[in-house]
Amino acid sequence: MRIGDLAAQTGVSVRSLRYYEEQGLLVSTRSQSGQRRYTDNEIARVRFIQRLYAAGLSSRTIAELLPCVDSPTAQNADAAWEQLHEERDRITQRIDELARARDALDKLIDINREHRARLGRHTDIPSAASISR
Amino acid sequence: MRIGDLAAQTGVSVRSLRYYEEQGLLVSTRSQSGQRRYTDNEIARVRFIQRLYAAGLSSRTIAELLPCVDSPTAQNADAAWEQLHEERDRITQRIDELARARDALDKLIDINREHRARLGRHTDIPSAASISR
DNA sequence: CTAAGACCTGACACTGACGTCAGATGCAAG
DNA sequence: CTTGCATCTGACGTCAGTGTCAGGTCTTAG
Repeated sequence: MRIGDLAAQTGVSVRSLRYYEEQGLLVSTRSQSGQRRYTDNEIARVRFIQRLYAAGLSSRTIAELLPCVDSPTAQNADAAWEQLHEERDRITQRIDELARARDALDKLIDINREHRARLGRHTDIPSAASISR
Repeated sequence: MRIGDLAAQTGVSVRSLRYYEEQGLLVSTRSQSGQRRYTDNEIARVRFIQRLYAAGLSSRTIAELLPCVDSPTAQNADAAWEQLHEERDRITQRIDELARARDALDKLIDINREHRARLGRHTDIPSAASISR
């Protein structure tokens, strides 16, 4: 599998894939001419990396975590343990933060709805309270 | 109130306050010498801005939303209505994304715990399942 | 064989919310 | 008055992930 194929499969740009390799998140074998070759395993790996990126982990953090996934040993298992929990807590904290921000936005929406009502607007969009959490 | 006081009250750097003004998020009266003066109202305003930043809104988006908060009129109420909902949906989407990422991390934590168990580690940190969502 | 397109490395550009520095001015205390 | 800290403007630096370009090589279809 060549880099363009992997990019197509994962929806990640070729540039990003090369960047991931540069950061030590991804490995590739090379053909004689130096072109990167990947196996199907890398598809899941790239998706996994993307998921961690989406969680706000930096490439450095991901790079520290991945060895534990790849070949868990006593050392990196211990080292990863704390970090995994740290990152998990960070995500939970971030979710709470976003929920609070959403509440603030809901207040704005309420205020706005009242204004619109006073101005004779018809609310044809579901009310804030009815939107799924 | 001078800019340093506002910074102290809100925990936001002086630099950021000037940046907010530059972006049209914050206004200040000026003394004859040109120094910024704020009222107590700005404290809440800055905290509110921070909250929207925390929600991932850009300064441009915030700048578009704030007029509706300050002096709601028919025009900006209508304009803000859709955007408010868009941003709310974005936040909800982001929260879901983070929750999925956290699930992925939980899987890693489980794998890690098993390895540690096999290696005779004692799990003295609450298990992933017991951590509050 | 040849042309087109994929790939290579290396480098610079960009975004956004700031940090930081320089050089000048303001202001309050001793 | 002076000393020292706060403030001013303007400009450049940062970070991280990615876009993009240049100039060259590889591969594959016709």
